[in-house]
Amino acid sequence: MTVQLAIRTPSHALKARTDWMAGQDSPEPFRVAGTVVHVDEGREIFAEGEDTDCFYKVISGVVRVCKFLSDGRRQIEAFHVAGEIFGFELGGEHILSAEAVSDCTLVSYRRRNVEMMAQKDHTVTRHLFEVAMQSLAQAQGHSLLLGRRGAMEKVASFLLTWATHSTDRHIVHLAMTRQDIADYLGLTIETVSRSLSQLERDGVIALSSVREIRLKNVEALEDLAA
Amino acid sequence: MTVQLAIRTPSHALKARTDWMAGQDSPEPFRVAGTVVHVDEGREIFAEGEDTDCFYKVISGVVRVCKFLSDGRRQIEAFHVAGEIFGFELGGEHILSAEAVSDCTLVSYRRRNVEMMAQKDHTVTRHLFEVAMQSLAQAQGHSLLLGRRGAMEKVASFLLTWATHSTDRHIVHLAMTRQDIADYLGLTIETVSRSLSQLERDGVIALSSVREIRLKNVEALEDLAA
DNA sequence: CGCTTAATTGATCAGGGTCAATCGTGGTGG
DNA sequence: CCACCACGATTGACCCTGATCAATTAAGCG
Repeated sequence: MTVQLAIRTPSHALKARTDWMAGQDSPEPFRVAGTVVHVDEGREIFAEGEDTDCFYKVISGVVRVCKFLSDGRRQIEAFHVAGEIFGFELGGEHILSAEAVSDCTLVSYRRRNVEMMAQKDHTVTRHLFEVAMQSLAQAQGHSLLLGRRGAMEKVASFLLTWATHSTDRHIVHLAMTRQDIADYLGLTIETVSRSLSQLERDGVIALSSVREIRLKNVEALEDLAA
Repeated sequence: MTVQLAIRTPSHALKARTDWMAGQDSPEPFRVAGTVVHVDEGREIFAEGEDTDCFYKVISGVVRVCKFLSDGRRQIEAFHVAGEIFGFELGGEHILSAEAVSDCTLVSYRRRNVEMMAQKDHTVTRHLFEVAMQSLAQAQGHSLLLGRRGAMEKVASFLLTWATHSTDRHIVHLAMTRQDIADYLGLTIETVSRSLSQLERDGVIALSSVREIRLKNVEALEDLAA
């Protein structure tokens, strides 16, 4: 067994990374400990302060992981799609909470079981490491996005990121509301809306429906995302 | 051996976490592979795009890890102090660059060597995992900070975070320039300066010297940090 | 002591936040 | 089937925070 420090997958293509869990030299290590659960749209999966008994893998649907600030503001740390793992935290209790953006199917893993498995099978430890590194890359990418000044830059980046999750990379289906996007980008709902309208006026995108966006000029978007 | 998923150390107290590398059940696993290097203030440690041959541990001094955007803006992802590990990335080449904020003493580890050690000694894999989790917590904290709206909130949080690195938690010695702070918080140098001046006018802090700040009213700062 | 670079302060401007009204859309029940 | 309702999204008007531009001050350092 070799520790694979070199993982060349770009951070925005997490979905495609599911393979490492099913690959030849690394069979799905958590499956035996996992329980399939369904969560309805809008429902909470875990809350800030709860014990970190479990972590989860998304089978289908979209999950948001977020923090509620004292004054009511909400900050979304990440959206998670099929294949991604979330709720995997350092301390004994969750620092963040998680909710279903759409109806979701998840696998829930008992941390205790996985810890025990890690004792017997060190490839599990390695997988925990890889999951942590994936999350790290994602979190760093998010910081970079938030640090970016312009609202346009943020929105353009967001669309490009989500285009990679689509089958057709010119059609972006957004599972989340404008409010979710705003809270993810550190903007207001109005600014997100205005930015999208502006992009449509400029002929860069087309808002087929509220949740369905056609990317008409990906290059222009990439320029805007800087 | 047990995989320690439960690490209760708060993310802002990374410095104090050096112990896990020297503790009884986890002797310093990288030391044998490490080389001590000195880096002068302002010097580059590695650049974006370089091969990720090495990663580093800070012995003394402060390091900034950052990204340069196409238009010249700079975004600082993190500052690293004694005991912390950085330059530990997913891909084959660095996404971020690193520079010495002050004169630094570092230990450089060849990734190849550590990979080989991980084959023989699985506690190394575990340590890689723990380092990744620490970095993750730090990156998430940073996202939260950047997402927060007010300039004051950001500056207050920043000061409180750095107070934990001081021996006397009422005296904060800043190794970095205002520009560094600005690039870390996603603000301009002027806004950082004005925020500090405002805090001083309000009697919350005292600017003993440019780089030395006395926290006169920690509680007020905590309120501002929200 | 003057030179250079960082930091502070001031004046002005603009991007995005806030408040408020309107529009769409999907769901429900008559 | 359609009218109504509720909620999300869009759009507009205005304001405020923080960016920008510019000048001054302070702090190393040869």
